[in-house]
Amino acid sequence: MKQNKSALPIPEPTRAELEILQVLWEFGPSTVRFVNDKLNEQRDVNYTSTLKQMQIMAEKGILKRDESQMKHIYIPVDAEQKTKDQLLSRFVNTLYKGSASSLVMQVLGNADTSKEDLESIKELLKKLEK
Amino acid sequence: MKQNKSALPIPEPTRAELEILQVLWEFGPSTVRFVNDKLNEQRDVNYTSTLKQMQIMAEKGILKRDESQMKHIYIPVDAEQKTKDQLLSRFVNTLYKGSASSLVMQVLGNADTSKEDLESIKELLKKLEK
DNA sequence: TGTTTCGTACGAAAGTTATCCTACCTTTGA
DNA sequence: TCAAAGGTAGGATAACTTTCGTACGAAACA
Repeated sequence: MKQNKSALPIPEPTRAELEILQVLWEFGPSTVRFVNDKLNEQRDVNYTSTLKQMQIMAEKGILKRDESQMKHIYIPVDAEQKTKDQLLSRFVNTLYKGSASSLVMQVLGNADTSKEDLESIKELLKKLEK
Repeated sequence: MKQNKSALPIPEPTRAELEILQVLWEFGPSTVRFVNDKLNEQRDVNYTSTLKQMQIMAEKGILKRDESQMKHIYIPVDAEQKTKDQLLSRFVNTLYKGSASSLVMQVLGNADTSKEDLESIKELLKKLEK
């Protein structure tokens, strides 16, 4: 069953875009200056690079912005949860053939998963039982 | 705490590379022809494109190849599980601040997660209780 | 008021990814 | 045996991503 034989679906935030979204999700609508400062807590990046990225994201429709002030305020168009849902779906489809249980199974067996996390997950499932 | 201030870590299979790995994981060591045929069951892709990709992957050390025959046989260097572990870790770190339980929580609440999957996960956790 | 600081806009450039054309070699079989 | 089929190698290219230099306007303030 051949479908979508033309091109790969690529409606996905790039790596740099995701970094910016993280900041906006955590701290809410922000200026470029603020976002850039946050990014620079983790890696070197020029102010104008961040500016350009956020401008492009606005063009793409990933961000909207309030230009009423000189310092523009950028806001994610889609909610954090919605974007993460999309990314998660893609991830599960790509790596686990769409089987969420396969993914969870791997999480449980993953060495990087802490005991605290495992406990949390068990708690979570117990509650789900109800 | 600033660390790795220079560049982004990018030791990650690209989208096209992942497609190829999927085939090799599922069917074992294969020729370019075989992989390309499989890819073409889902989308149009030229033989030489697949060839080039796999050559690059071999250069990068993602694949190794057996050149003893004219039709080279390509084999993933890392096991499927290892690669998926790395991708999963990155995914969790990037989107869920490293909290695996957050990820699982979202999986459970995700609309795309089927009831069958939810049942499987519950079963899984029951077994883990033991 | 003029200079410094801080902001946006624009464009160039470099790096990466993905694709495919062309050349050329080996095998196959009519 | 020689033409066709099928293989690899390498380079060109286009699109995308990421980064940053330069220009210039607004605001702050000495």
